[in-house]
Amino acid sequence: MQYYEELKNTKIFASASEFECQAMMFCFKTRFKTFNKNDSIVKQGDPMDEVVLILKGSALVENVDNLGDISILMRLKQGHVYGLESAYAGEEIYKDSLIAREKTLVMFMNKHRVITPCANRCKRHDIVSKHLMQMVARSNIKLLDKITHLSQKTIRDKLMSYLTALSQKRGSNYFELPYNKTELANYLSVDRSAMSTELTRMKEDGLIDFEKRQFHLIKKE
Amino acid sequence: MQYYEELKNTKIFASASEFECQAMMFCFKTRFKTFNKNDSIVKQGDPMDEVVLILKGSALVENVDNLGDISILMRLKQGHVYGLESAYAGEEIYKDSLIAREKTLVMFMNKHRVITPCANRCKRHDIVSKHLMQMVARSNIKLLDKITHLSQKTIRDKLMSYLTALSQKRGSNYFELPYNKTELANYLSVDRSAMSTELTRMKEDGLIDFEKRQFHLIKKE
DNA sequence: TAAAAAGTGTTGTTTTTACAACATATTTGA
DNA sequence: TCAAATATGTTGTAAAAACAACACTTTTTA
Repeated sequence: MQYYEELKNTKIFASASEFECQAMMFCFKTRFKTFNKNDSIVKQGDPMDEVVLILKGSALVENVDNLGDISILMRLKQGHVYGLESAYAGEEIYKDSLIAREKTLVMFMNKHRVITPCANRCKRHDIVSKHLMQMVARSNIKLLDKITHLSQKTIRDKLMSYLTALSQKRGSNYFELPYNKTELANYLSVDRSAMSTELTRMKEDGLIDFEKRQFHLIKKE
Repeated sequence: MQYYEELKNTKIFASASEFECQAMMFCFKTRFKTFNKNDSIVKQGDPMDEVVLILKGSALVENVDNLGDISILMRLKQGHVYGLESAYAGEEIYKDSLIAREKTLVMFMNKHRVITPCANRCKRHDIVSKHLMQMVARSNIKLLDKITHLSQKTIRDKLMSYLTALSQKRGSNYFELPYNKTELANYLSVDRSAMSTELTRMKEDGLIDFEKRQFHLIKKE
């Protein structure tokens, strides 16, 4: 079965046999597609019939507001899902665009099939449902984290909030950013050049050190 | 059965019979408590064993960051749940405080019981699970909305983003704020007095009109 | 691999914000 | 109901951010 390896690498399908995967793929009406860098996987405003599972590569969730400003909501990696919350909440259109950040393989699943328990209530389905629930919950936590960062008053505070959280997540004071600087500025909704200036100042003040995407959060005594 | 009326008024239990409610209350190890205004229903940092369902009244989800700044994450009304995402995501402590905004009756439910399907898979349980899933999904959407507002550059843009969304939600250009001005400033993470000034300026510019909590969003032609 | 595109850091200027300190209005509770 | 607490609006000032324009570096791709 094609893509079985990739499916096994996601948490959702990790414990499923090839036979079970095949059954669920039929049930979820899946289709697969590979996107190149900067391709739109889904477009904000388009009718939403499917949810997206990233099998390989990564993508950015981007939102364009009324004023035309682009804001990066988050970054999705292998095993992450997009559109699930909207599907459960009954949204009819995609609220964001999903942009491939590199060559990216995704699986589309019919949203109705995903959120409705299947007629023959197989155990497998329950396990998948539970995983999906967990993903939505985790996404919630991520959004709360982002809100914490955005709620800080100054750019420096926003950066410290973000970097501290990232450092804790990675379990080390040395870590690599998942974004480049331009993307980070978008994520934090601050002016890129102002952020660049502030990063330099924080380095001078001995709060952090960095080189490209490699960061070191200096513990204060 | 005590509190049956209140339970019926929530979406989660709306279609359940008194007998079913009683069964689930036993299953979820529920307990009930009434809080007075400004009481902490749960405290940020405390170990989390239960999730909270608001039966009557309302509460604010407040978060205190490392720097001691308070930020209001959202407002919960009758039928809303707090702590579900954290429970599903496996968090061990409450990430926020829940403050009663008025006299408020809540039901606590054991988090393990809520997120684990019960042994005798009754239909009722499935329905409740589905509702809970929907609540988490809706909460996700709310957080995304808040992020949209917070991502705006100026206070005016933040206000317009918020007021426009609220107006659309209410389906009218005339609507009432769910927050007082101080709370709104916290929600939008801006200085209260600066926001007050900006509101006055927006009124002068003919963008909006307001009186206390009553707002009118003036359509531009 | 060379040209084009995208990303990065710096600077000065303008705009916006936070902050502090008030006066006044409104709400709440004893 | 009246005093205390809370909320609201205003002003001036200091701090911070956005913006614009630029040089330079790195990455991408034809």
